[in-house]
Amino acid sequence: MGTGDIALASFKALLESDYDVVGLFTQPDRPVGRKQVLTPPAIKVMAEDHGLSVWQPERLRGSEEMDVIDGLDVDVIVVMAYGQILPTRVINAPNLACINLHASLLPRFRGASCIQGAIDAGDSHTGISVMHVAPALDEGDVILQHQLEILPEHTGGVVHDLLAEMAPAALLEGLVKLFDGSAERVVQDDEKANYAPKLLREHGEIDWTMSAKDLERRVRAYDPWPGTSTTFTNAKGKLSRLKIFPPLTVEAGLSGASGEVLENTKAGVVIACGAGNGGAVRVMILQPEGSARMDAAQFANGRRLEVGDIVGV
RNA sequence: CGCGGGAUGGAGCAGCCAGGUAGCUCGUCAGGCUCAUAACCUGAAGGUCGUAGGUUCAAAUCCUACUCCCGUAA
Repeated sequence: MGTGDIALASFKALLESDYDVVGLFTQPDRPVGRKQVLTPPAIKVMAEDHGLSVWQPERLRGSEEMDVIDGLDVDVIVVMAYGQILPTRVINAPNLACINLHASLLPRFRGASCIQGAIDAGDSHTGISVMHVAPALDEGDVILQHQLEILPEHTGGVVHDLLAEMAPAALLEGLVKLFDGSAERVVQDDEKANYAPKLLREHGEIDWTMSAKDLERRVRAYDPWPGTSTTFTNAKGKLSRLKIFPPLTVEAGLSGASGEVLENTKAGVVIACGAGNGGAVRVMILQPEGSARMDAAQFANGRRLEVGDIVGV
C-alpha cells in the first residue's frame, strides 16, 4: 500500500525481490495540473507494468476492498506514504504482520510532514523507521531504523530523495527478520514523541518575526513542498506574492524591523528577521507572482523592492 | 470552458486605466579612468511591443479572437 513517490524505490525493490507481490493499494487517480488532467500515481503505473492488480478505494474503511484483502491471504502488508489510516481489520489481515515505512526516527516526527519537521527543527539526523502498524498513527512498535545525517545544505526535497533511496534496504532487512522471527519490537517512548502535522500551502507563509536561523531552516525544509512565500506591494500598489527558495544565508550582524528590506542588489535581497535583533537573511533565488524563478541579479534589475520596503505585511 | 498572474531589444521590469518621440536597471561591444569596490566615466549596437483581426487621423496603450508561459486547486 503506497501512493507517494517516496515509496517508488521500495516498491520496485519488492517487485524485483523473491517475495511474491500480489497487488497494490493506492489512492484514486487525481486531477492534476492546470488542465486538471486525471493522473494516476506513478506507483500505480509501475504496478500495472508488472501486471499486478491495483485497488484504489476512495475510502478504504468500510469499503468492499477490505474483503479483497481478507481474501488475498497475504503474509505481510507493506505500507509507505499510502495516505489513508488503516482500519484495525486490515492491520490484522496478514498472517505475519502489517508493517509501515516511516521517514523519520520514531518516535520523533510522527505524522505526514516528518521530513520537513526534522529539518525545520534542526535535528542532526533523521532516517527510515520500519515499524508495525498500530491503529493510532505512527505509534506502532519499531522493528529497525536506518539513520541519515541532515547536512546544512539539505532541503526537504533532497532528504526526501535520499530517504527514498535508503528505504528499500531497510524494508528488505525488516522483512528478512520478520520471516525468520528475529525481528525486535521496540515500544515507542511517548515522552519523546512529537507530531508533524500535514502541511498546507498556507503554512509556507513566511513569518518575519522568526529568527534568521530558524527561517533559514524553515525555507530549506519546506522546499519544494509546501514552499515558502511572502507578500510585497508591487508597482501598481497591489499586494503580490513572492516565493522564496533556498539557499538562504544568515546575516547575523544585521537587524531591522521584521520584514524590512535592507539590501536589494545582485548579491541578494537582504531582509531583516525577528523582533529587532533576529538578524537577517540574504535571499538569492526568488519568484514573483506570474514570473519565472530568477536569481537575485535579475530580481534587482526589475526594482520591485527598494531598501526600506516592508515585506510580508 | 476550474481560479488567478503574465508575454515590451540578450536578461529583469516600467509605460496601458485618462491613445500622440520606445523608457528604467543590467548585459553586450568600443574607448577612457582607477591602488581599489556588486567599480567608475564616455559612446555604440540591439525592439515589426506574443499572433491575427477591429476601432481611430494615430494603437505597446482601446475592442475581439487565438497562441504560449507562470502560479494555484497537495
